[in-house]
Amino acid sequence: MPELPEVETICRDLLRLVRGLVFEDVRIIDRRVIRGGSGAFFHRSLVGRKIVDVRRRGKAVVLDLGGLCLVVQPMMTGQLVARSGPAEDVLLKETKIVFLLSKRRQLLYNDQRLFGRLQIVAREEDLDYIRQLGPDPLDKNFTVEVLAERLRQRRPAIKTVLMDGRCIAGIGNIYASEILFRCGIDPCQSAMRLSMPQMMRLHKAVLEVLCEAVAMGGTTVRNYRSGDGQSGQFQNVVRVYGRDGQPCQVCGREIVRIVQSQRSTFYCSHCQK
DNA sequence: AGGTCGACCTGGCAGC
DNA sequence: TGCTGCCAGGTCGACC
Repeated sequence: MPELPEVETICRDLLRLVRGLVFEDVRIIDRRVIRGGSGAFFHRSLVGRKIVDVRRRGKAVVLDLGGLCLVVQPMMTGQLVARSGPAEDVLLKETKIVFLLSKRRQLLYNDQRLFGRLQIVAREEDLDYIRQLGPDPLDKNFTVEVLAERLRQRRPAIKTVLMDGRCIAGIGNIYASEILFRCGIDPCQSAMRLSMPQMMRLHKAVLEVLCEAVAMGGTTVRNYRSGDGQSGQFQNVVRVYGRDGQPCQVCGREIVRIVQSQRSTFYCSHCQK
């Protein structure tokens, strides 16, 4: 599910909706989404704690509780949705955890496929996933030189490398295809063989695509919801993702789907070389 | 060490 | 209608 723009949208919503609130109770409906400790430990760690900050690390949401962090990785189908009103109204089949907050608010963790994970850690860097993350594309230090340095040693296809969070944080399957279409680069080209002009176009496309997607509240393919329960809008402007068989908006030739590293890639073989 | 592949899960949809 | 197989936004551990 959520890639960088979706998780960024969730974090901005949660910052607005739940910062400063206190966990009053936690109802664990399916404990399989909890990692790194028992349900009792999870419950005990949270109750009484205040949410002092919400931030994104790669594709993870970090709820900073002051000396403790609740790290949520929604993976493919996880949702973190804040709401207010009676808690009994809202239980969906996919609701796995209900966080009861002060001021009669709740935070729901919904997850159809149970791929997502929630973990309590002292510091977010305690998680391997976060410690190993590459530079974040929305960080001001993410320059074309940084990108070139990250890609220079990587032999696999650029599409595969873009999706590796240890190389660059936050880019997943939808945006990898969209970014490569935007800068006209063949997804099968080896990352280490990109020319400097290609590298500059790629850097520009990464920023453009991700910023546009954030501005549109992310992409909803089927499950994604923002922190206030809304769908994203970027799916209405994708140019290649999921459009195999349709004409390329630039040259009119057919968009094709191929499989790289067991994931679908969509591209225009005429525009991307 | 870097790279590839299945496993983790549920549900929607196309095709028969 | 109902079955089967394929597909889905991510990550990780086991292997080569």
